[in-house]
Amino acid sequence: MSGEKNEGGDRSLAEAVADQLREALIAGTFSPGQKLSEQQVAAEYGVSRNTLREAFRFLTSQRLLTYVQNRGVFVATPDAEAVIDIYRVRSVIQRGAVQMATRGHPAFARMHALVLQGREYGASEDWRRVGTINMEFHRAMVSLCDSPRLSSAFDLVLAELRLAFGQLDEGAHLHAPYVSLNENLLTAIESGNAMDAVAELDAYLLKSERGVQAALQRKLSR
Amino acid sequence: MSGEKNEGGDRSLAEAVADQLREALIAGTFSPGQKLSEQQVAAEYGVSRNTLREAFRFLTSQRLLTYVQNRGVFVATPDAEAVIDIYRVRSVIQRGAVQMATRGHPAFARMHALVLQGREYGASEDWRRVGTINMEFHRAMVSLCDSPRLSSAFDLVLAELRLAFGQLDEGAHLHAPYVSLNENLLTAIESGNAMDAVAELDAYLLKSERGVQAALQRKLSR
DNA sequence: GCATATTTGTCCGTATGTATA
DNA sequence: CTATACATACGGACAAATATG
Repeated sequence: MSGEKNEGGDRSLAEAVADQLREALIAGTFSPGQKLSEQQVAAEYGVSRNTLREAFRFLTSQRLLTYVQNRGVFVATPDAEAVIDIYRVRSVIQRGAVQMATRGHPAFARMHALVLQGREYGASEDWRRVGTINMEFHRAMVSLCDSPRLSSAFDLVLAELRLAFGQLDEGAHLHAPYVSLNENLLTAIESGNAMDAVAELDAYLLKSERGVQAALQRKLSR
Repeated sequence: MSGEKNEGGDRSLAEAVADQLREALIAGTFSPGQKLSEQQVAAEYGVSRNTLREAFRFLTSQRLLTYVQNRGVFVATPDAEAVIDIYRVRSVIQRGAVQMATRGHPAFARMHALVLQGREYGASEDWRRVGTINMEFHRAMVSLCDSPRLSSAFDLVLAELRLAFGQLDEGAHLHAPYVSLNENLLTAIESGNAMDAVAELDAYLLKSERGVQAALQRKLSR
């Protein structure tokens, strides 16, 4: 008995559709730059164009879709410049997180659990889940700030980054080598030595960004 | 021929309405927590309910309006907790900005010009303009990062803060004492000594936040 | 607690302008 | 250049939820 409409629960239909569309976008269901026809997508999700347009507005403000006047919406295609900018934001926000970290914060427990899970999934070579765990680890790190606004800003760039991953063929196993880096990062933060933690963070981000940029180049030159 | 509709230019009508509404919200036209009726506001702006709802979605995602299921939208009322969070975000982002600042960046010229303008308006006791200049100064500071995403994240919390200002009776002259602080901050950043600059930034933010919180308390206890 | 009026949530039909084949 | 397709925006309609007396 799969509910066809409003499976989201008590959210508005527009938000539910936006959530479903976001998942589809991140999963790489659509090709980058693809045009999303209002009529077609509305029919596909069984909602009216008005409702769909509300959902489109939502996703556009999150940079997952791009609006072109009188032409409609298109799947965003993060390019090299976008990736640079995303990692610039990550650097600023996550540096703030490691410096603001307080001993005994509940987020540490979650980060430890995620490191363990990441190792497990890594052992079974389930790279998709490893990627998800990796994202969650860094979200937990930002939650050290106890700042809803900082967390949602971080979620924004992370969603955009996941969109980029979804558009890369082998996006999932890009996360593979970073499981142990996260572990080092976690111990550095918990040690309380801010300098070490920032250095470890910079190393992670630099390596991660290089991996993404390289994959992006491989895709473009093909 | 003066275009009667879409005076905003080439943006969509929903975005134009959202911009107008944002200005009205920031100017304190509505009372905090006030309910915005779809019918009423749509009639007031001469747009259909569907178009207005798109604009509402936009402003809701910017935290200027609050959505309540089946009850409609209300003017957001930033409370003490929100102000704390906003300044936490400012601290993280602006620390990033002063540390990322590179010598000779064009933003410095703009910041100098804004300091001068601020002094002028301060001399003529035009506190409203002083407030605007102050905001622009800090936006220019963040633009030192050359990061569109960081700038738009900053714009978001700044808009929310301006909404809070608009809801305070004497919001405008809250900015008065900070003209000279901005000047000190600017010279500290340009000196290249990151430690000094961060210290100066912290001093500014602490003082500014205290001013806002105090005004907020005065308003609540009245 | 109930009946009624209001408002939101959603959809449809349609007219107009814009871009593209 | 014309024609087609589509986005834009409007107004009306109705069910469901909420507020009001």
